[in-house]
Amino acid sequence: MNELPAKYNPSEVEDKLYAYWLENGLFRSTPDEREAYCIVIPPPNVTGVLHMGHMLNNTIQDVLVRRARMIGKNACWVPGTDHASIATEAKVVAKLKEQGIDKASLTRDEFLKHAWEWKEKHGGIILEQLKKLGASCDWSRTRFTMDPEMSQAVIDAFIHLYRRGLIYRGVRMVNWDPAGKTAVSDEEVIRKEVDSKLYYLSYPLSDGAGEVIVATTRPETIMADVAICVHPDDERYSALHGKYVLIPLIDRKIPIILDEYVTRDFGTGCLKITPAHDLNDYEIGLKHKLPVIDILNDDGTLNSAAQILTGEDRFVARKKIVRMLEEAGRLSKTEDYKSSVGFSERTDAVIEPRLSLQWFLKMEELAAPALKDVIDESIKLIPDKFKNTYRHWMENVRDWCISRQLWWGQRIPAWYKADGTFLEVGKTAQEALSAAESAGIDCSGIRADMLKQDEDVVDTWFSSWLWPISVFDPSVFADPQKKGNRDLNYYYPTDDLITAPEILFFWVARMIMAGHEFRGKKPFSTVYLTGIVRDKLGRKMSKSLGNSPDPLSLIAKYSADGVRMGMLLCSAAGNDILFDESQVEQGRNFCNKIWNAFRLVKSWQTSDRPQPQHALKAVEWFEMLLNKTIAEVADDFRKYRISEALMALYKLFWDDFCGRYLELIKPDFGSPIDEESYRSSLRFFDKMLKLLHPFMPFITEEIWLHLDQRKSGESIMMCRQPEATAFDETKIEAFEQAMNCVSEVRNIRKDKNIPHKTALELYIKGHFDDSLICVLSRAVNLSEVKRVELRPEGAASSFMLGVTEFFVPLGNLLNVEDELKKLKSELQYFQGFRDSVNRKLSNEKFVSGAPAQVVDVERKKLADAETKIKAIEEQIASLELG
RNA sequence: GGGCCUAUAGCUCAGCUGGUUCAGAGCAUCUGCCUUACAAGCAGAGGGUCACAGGUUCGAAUCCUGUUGGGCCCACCA
Repeated sequence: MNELPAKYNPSEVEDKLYAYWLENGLFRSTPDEREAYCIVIPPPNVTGVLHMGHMLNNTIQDVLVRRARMIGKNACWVPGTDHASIATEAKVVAKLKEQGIDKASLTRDEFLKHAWEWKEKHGGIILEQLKKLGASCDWSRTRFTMDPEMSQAVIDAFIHLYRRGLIYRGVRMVNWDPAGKTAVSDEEVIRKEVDSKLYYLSYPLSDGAGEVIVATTRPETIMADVAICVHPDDERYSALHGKYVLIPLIDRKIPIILDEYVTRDFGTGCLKITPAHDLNDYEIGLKHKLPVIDILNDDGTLNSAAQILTGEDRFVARKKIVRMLEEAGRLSKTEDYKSSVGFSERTDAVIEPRLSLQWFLKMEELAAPALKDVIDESIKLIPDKFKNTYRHWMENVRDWCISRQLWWGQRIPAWYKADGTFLEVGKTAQEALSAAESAGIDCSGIRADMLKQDEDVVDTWFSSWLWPISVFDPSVFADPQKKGNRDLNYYYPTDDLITAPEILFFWVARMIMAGHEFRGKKPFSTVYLTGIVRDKLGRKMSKSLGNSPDPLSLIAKYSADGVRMGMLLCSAAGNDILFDESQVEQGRNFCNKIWNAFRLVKSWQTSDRPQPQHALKAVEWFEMLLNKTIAEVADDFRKYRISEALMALYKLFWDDFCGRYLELIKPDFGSPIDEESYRSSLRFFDKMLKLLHPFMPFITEEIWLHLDQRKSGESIMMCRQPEATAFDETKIEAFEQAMNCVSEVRNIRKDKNIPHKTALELYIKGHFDDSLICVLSRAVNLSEVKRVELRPEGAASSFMLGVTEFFVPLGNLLNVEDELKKLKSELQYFQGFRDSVNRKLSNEKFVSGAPAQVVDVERKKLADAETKIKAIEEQIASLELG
């Protein structure tokens, strides 16, 4: 055995051991005859840095993978990163801006060159950080969603789905950022409540017979109006049906239409319809076959279609047009109004709803098997409360807009003719052309080099939904019938997926769809949803709030094991965790406890003296308790109750092993220990280290390596988890009773200020395992332990455990009054208890209605209470006499 | 606005198909102790009308209804 440092030095040990694991290829997995266990990592953003959410998420994954590895499975954790098109592109744009370069001044290729440079520089930092946490990923399998083969997979999938008729192009309202001149996703729109005004505008009827008052927050869009809409049942306006009005200032004639969409009691009950600049108006426009008039340029200024104020910014135009309307007598009134307005997360510009042509994926057919999997629990959600949410979303699923007006990502493989009209989809221009020709489209005079590829890229999720398949074999997407490679066939479907509930739909649901579409199989069988890491005030930890501790500093301060444990202890599945440094401190303290316990055991010299009885008993007891805990932990894992498994082990090690077992078998200072106890202690240590290893990989490995002679390359992570053997519950209980007795005697000592050196006598009346008397004596220094049939004469303090009575003769040390007070209050409690049980038992409905078993239990309770009361009364009587 | 979830000790959570002394655990707090593995420790203690109001039942933290608070998802009224 090696030299053991007096103090555990986590940072040194952790780096050393991680390197050791890597050197020996212990995280690597290749298909073999064993059962596979596989997790694919939710790929973090390639240029991101580790935050607390990652810490939690990846700790859980590592626990599951390490455990699986130790129960004999071929465990494989596939790491990788996501190109995160929007987030990364934004970062690159911002960085270029710092250098004085405007994205608009670059060509696509120039921009992508900068982006790749950025990726090379910052990419993978996050994976290095995961190593600090101890993540046992098979790094040789690291994937990036924009690796050439991975990108090809995306293109293949696109083409396949297009040919299946599931991808189409359509017009849709997108969130337009006029400052960034790009569409942004819903997630990048920040809704804020702002003070605005509601303008009441008067539209004259075209026949001169009056006017219609319309309330709007956006008077600058009147030039894009194509109708005025009222509710068909609104009697105030029934006279207007079929009439026309003139748009103020430009006098264009538009119809008054009827639609039940209108809320009668909002504003005046008249709604102006502006299809180009409002989603709902667009839909009403479609329904009533109205034209679309777009009056805005992509930078938010008015275009020539507006006829007036051309070139003015939309907000300047709003002010001006209000004045113009007022001067024209068309502004009837103005009200203050609070409305919720979308702002661009990146530029803070007010988002403009804008119509544009986008690519969509039809979801209905794909969603069906994905819904079924979760409903019939072929895929289990943990916790299952998310099932409802999932079902609701899947039953109301909308087509997925998969195009993004960005450059960083996989470019949409659609090809257009020189005049901009769409021709075909294909990997290359040539392929698209051939496809078009074979589809019978007239391509005369068109050459491949004349075709232009779509400018947009696909949504990032369109690559990550393929992840559980593409990480193994990216070549199967062109043909879902194709048998995958060996890895895919072995590892897929994977087992557990650990992720955050907020991406249940964006990612998880879509992976299930892709699994069925491209492999005809679900991608995983369990989805473990972690909570959101919040600060003490319940706020989500985020960089912008600055309330997130730096994970690496935490690791430096508390050790990776400490941080892992701190996060795990307070994280039931699906519950948010309110992070507090004290939790991590608890983790560190536990490491320290383990280390010190090991130092104690290691310090022992053995001799051939026989094993003392009390030590034998302690070993027997702990063996059983250990087995019981092993079974509990296994059960907790089956139920994915990871924090409870850890807590069970924490208590076993700290309270039972250190607090009781070691204290009992510990030889007197300077004395050697018997061989038998020593070996048992090492055996227990070994088992507990293995049980703890998935949670705290470093310290357990370090100690395990010191525990015995180890060969180079050996590791605890390759050992089997200990298995539970049968144990006798009643024996564990008997020991528990003895331990409780020890506590009681210690209390008496403390109360009466009796030093440990002064030996006491103990009399036991009733049920007690006599073989444990040696344990009592050892723990509390008893000169004599006697079994008695009757309460002993004389001054004695007493206590009861169950119905067993214990007496400690104290002579004149006994304070009779205190003792009586204690006994009387106990008496009162048990009398009250007896009465309540009695009431229950004399209730005929209970006796006849409740199951016999329950009634029997009550009878037993009553009998026990009677016994206790009798005993206490006797003791009181005896003290009062004395 | 629609839907879903949730409310147990100061904090984070267990508490299974109602029934063992059911009101629990860990942390935090308080009181003693520097007892030769560990003060990052040891020995003890206190702390809850199980959100509120009804109901079902012999019996409710547990089941039902309503109210209130918290959270999430979806849609967002010009």
